[in-house]
Amino acid sequence: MIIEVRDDFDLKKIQISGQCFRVKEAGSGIFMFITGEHVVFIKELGDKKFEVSCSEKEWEEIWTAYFDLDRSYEDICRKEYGKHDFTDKAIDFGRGLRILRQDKWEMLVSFIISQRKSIPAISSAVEALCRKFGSEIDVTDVHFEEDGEWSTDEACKDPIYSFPTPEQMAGATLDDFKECGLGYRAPYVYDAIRKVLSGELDLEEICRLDDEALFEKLMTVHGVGIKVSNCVCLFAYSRMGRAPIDVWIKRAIDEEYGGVDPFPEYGENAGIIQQYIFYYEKNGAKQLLK
DNA sequence: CACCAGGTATACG
DNA sequence: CGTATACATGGT
Repeated sequence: MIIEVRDDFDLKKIQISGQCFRVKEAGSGIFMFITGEHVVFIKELGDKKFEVSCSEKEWEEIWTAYFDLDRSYEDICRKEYGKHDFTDKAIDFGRGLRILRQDKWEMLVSFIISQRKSIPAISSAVEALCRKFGSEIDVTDVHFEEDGEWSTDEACKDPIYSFPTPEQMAGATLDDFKECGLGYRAPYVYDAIRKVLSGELDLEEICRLDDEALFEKLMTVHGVGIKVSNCVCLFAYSRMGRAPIDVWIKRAIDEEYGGVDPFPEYGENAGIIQQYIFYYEKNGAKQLLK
């Protein structure tokens, strides 16, 4: 199916934005996304047009929300433009980024794992969990309309696994988690599993909490601190006012904003602005000098 | 082969 | 309450 996306939408930038750890480029300009038991391949056709491998129904029910397509990032950038020179540069550089609305459990576990790990290391740990505990996703129905020069078969030669549910991870041993490279974070993940399975933490129910209460509730999990909780708020619960501050953002604040946290000024869009700044710090001009 | 990675819990003062 | 420190592994 061919779709048109009027708003900013750059799949490559989203892939390397550090908010998602399982997105793959399957051939040039073709990206694979996974959420729950769903997989989609998206081919960039240019001129704001994309070919997607799913049905119109699935696109509307699953992927529109996933890609946050009902929000205008163009409008938000225009609104926030002009407050800080460095932010403006970051917006220019990162145009096309979006904040994905990803699976809550997957984000919680992924960002628990993320602490003191490089992004490639996070990706391989998450992938290892999926291989070991996830279920294989049936991709026989996944295809593009014209099966011409490129077929999804070649990207699907390796089986694709869903991110494991708490139930699927419940039986894991410490050795299992070690094999997945979780290291000292394994007990943290156990605590998250225990709290969710016992009902002490209901990841769907807490949607109704306001930002601050949600943030606090997520921090009751062992291994979830301020930064990880904010990442889950932003990347799973679409709380765009939350701006996670990690080493990259801290460096930007120190070097580019005179040590003054600029995010309060961006209010309900702070998290979105944070994403442009993170992306610019990590992939922008500074990095090219190295 | 060192070095560091989208931090946090814990132990101090 | 604010600050120093240990922490398991993998990627570069």
